[in-house]
Amino acid sequence: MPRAVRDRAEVMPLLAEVFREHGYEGASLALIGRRTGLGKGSLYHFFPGGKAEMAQAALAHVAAWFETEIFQPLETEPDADRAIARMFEAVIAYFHTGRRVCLVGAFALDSGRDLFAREIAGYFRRWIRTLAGALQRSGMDTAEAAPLARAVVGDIQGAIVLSRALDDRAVFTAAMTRLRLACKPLAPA
Amino acid sequence: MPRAVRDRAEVMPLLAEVFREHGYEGASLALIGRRTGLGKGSLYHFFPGGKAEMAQAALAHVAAWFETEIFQPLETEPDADRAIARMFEAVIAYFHTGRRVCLVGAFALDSGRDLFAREIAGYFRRWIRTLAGALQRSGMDTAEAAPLARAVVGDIQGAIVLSRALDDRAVFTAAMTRLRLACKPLAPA
DNA sequence: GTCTATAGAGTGATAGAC
DNA sequence: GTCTATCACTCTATAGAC
Repeated sequence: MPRAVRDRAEVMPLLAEVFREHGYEGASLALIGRRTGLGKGSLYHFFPGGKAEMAQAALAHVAAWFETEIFQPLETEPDADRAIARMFEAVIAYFHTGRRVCLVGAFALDSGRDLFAREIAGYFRRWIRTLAGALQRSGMDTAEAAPLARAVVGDIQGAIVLSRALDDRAVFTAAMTRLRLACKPLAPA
Repeated sequence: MPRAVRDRAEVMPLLAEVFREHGYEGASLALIGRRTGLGKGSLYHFFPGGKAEMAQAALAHVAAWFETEIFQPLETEPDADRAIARMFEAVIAYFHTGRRVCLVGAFALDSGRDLFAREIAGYFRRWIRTLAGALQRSGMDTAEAAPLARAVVGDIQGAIVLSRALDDRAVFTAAMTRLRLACKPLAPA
């Protein structure tokens, strides 16, 4: 007998977290079932494509969060400096000061890269493009904004790797402070 | 009949490569056996501790390479600027211009982190310490050298993630050029 | 009845350990 | 090669809402 009716959307954050913590190969269906509280029947009902579809959905869920919380604010917020400042706040909160891995970055290193190359590239490209746009609107040269955006997005990934490797949140916060400064070189009087 | 007698050292590069490409969970014994050309019997003869010992040995193999090719030159080369320049050359070559993943960084994100936390942290700490030392010897302030070294080592990891994610070697080379400049801010007249 | 969400026994294949 | 455990996955059987 079915206990509580749940829908796919409700399970997505839990699903994303399992893949984040264990990687694509490491996330077994048994583990996924345990963590989501769903039996195999429900899992395959929601994701007929099996594990690959679950990972795809997890990636899409993460991408959707960044789309509304990071990318669109970078594009639409009239005050570009403020938008960039908020991006850093959101990033620090989202990655739990470096303790939480970036699912997309982890998949980029993992064997998951081959399966989800398109989604992975799209996520980073969109981040770089929207950040570069905001940097330009804040007064930076076009020729300068794009490389800086690429550097910042890459360096955030590096900060996650290093702060996890050293098990030291200060490594992450120090990196964010540095990158924040790099994004407004003209600001201080 | 045993064909060619091999020793453990001979298979280490192959072993490291398998873990690099597939992660800890993704590297199955069947795959390891295929890639190393070793049967399960030989594998367990060389690594009685099983897969965990194989991964440990792969990590140690990588660490040993960096020790002689990167860390010790950073410490002993009289010309510190030259040592740093050589570090970047070696890094670019080792990571195949960003196409090859850093085994230690990948394990830091992976579930392998829990098993090999000590080795992972040691590798990065040593890299940061030796680079900071070289930066100081090249004339940089003590207070400046350590944070810069941490940033550079982290950013290299980020460059690997991003260049793999975008499947674009130029992302890696651009990052290396930027970091190289950051390491000699006083140089040009 | 149909549709959706559930549980879980059971499939063959393959995992890692020895 | 042999072992057991576990893998991803299939399938049947449920329950309730409409």
